[in-house]
Amino acid sequence: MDETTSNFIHDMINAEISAGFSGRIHTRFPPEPNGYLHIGSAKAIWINYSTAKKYGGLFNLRYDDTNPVKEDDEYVDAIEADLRWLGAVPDHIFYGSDYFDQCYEYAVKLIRDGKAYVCDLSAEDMREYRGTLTQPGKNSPYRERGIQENLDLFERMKGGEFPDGARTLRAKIDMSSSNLNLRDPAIYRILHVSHHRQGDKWCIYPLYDFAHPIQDALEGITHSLCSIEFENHRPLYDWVVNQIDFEKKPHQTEFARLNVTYTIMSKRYLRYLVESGLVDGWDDPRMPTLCALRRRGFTPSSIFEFVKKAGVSKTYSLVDIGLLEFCIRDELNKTALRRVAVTKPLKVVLTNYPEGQTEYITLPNNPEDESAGTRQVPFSRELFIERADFEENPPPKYHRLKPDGEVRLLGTYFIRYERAVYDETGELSELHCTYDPETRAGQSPDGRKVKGTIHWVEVKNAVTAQLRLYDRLFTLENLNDMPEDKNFDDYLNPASLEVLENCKLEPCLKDASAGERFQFVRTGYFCADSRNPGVFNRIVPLKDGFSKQASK
RNA sequence: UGGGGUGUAGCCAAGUUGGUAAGGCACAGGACUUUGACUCCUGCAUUCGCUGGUUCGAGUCCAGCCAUCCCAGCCA
Repeated sequence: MDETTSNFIHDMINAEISAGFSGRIHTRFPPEPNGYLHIGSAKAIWINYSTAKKYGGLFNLRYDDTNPVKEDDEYVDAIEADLRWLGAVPDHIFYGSDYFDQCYEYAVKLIRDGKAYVCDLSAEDMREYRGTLTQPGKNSPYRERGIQENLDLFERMKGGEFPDGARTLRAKIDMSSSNLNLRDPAIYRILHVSHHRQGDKWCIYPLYDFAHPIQDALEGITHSLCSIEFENHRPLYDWVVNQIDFEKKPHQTEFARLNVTYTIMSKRYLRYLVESGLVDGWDDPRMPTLCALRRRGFTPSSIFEFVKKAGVSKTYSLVDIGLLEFCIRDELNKTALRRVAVTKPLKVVLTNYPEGQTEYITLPNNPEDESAGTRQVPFSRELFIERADFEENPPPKYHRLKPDGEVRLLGTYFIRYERAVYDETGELSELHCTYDPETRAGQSPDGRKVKGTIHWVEVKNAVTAQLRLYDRLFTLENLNDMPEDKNFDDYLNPASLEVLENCKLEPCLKDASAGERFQFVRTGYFCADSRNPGVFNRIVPLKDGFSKQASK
């Protein structure tokens, strides 16, 4: 992975270094284990990981698991697996919940310092006391409770004496602040719920705004890089860091999150897709999750390349999914082995080719890369070609097979149209052609040229497989455009998956192992599915030059 | 309507102390081609949300305005 790129965060760090900062840069990726990582997560991972590496620093994975009602071990395992797959291997793995003891101690310190108090207001009352965007809040009647009473109450909260929601611990800041996050935010709440790691040890849990800066400070994080919706929380982050007075104070910097056209990025909706059965699971290749992209055949490097090219800034942006497609094509064009797959077969009989004879044609595995070598593919009297490569009434500039036309079979002979054969229903059933034995090398000794080259698979040895053509998972241009009262289902494109049965593949594909990627010549990039033998997922189609040329 | 962000081409995005608009994607021409792919050339903002101001000179400084995003969870 290359860490040579630069952005405003690096500029900031460079400035800090010239101003005298000499410590080790330390970043972290802090997902809440409440869902699977997606392409948007990859941006946060990339920024935190590459920044640490660029400066020779450290990168932590920290599960931000302070809310036991939403979190689960299933997600913990998946997150780590995805991170490792991406290659952003963390230097340390921590759990926010492992700091619950310290959080508690710091909360007690805050109480002793008169900076926090136990509040008996209900959730509804607290909301009312908070005021609105334009009106200041008013102080809680419990705000001036004595320190001893607060200490006693907080300990009894911890001891399980009170039911959920009965009391909270609040930071004593400023109920009239124009930043609502500073209007005496709750920092601890009562929750009699067992935690995925802590079990029933706790019945009070710290809230994000209190726990996060503590976690960062305890781990020695220097740069807490997060997405921009936390910008309003930074004053509170700093407040906590300063009140506790950590020796080394971490600093938060925000960047814009990644949005991609046609792509759902909300965990809430992704979970809905899984739970409603609209997709097969978190790794359904139509999903924008990392495990789905992996199953579909995307590479980690293409995903990071995409994130890099999309850039890092604070501007709201909606990046074209075409950029991701470009990144994976660009990489696979250099690395993927070329193979032949006929998606909609049409049988061709070479009437002048000896019956029972088979010869072997040598094809390059990758014309872009000689070191990829060659392979032998069988050739005989009956072949499959792409149905779309024959046109009885060809449009202008049609280069493929047409009545009385001649084309080259990829890597070998020229063949000439002789006649079309129809079945009893009038459907085209096969083509009879003749081949020119002099053109085995794909060139004619008499110098005659052929405009089209089409791909083919020999009938006898062809492997039958299923090709799955995934399209983008559609919503409107942006899910944010969806009105509140609209049904989410209406925004999904039901045609987002096309399954092609009975595709004919060249023989060596019989042994394709799960996860192997190929370029099916003139068709697209495909990946052997990790769950179903004989199924290939289309990662991305090749660019279509036909329509472009035809329209000229 | 309070506060905090952000506004440079269709989509992203560089633009250090003011000196005369990088790059990528997309798109459009052309060359090449035993994948109509790839590759290779070429083109693509007299203009930086708008309006004024300062200046010999402003995307960069100043003022005002407009647009848009975030915040009223005991979620993260």
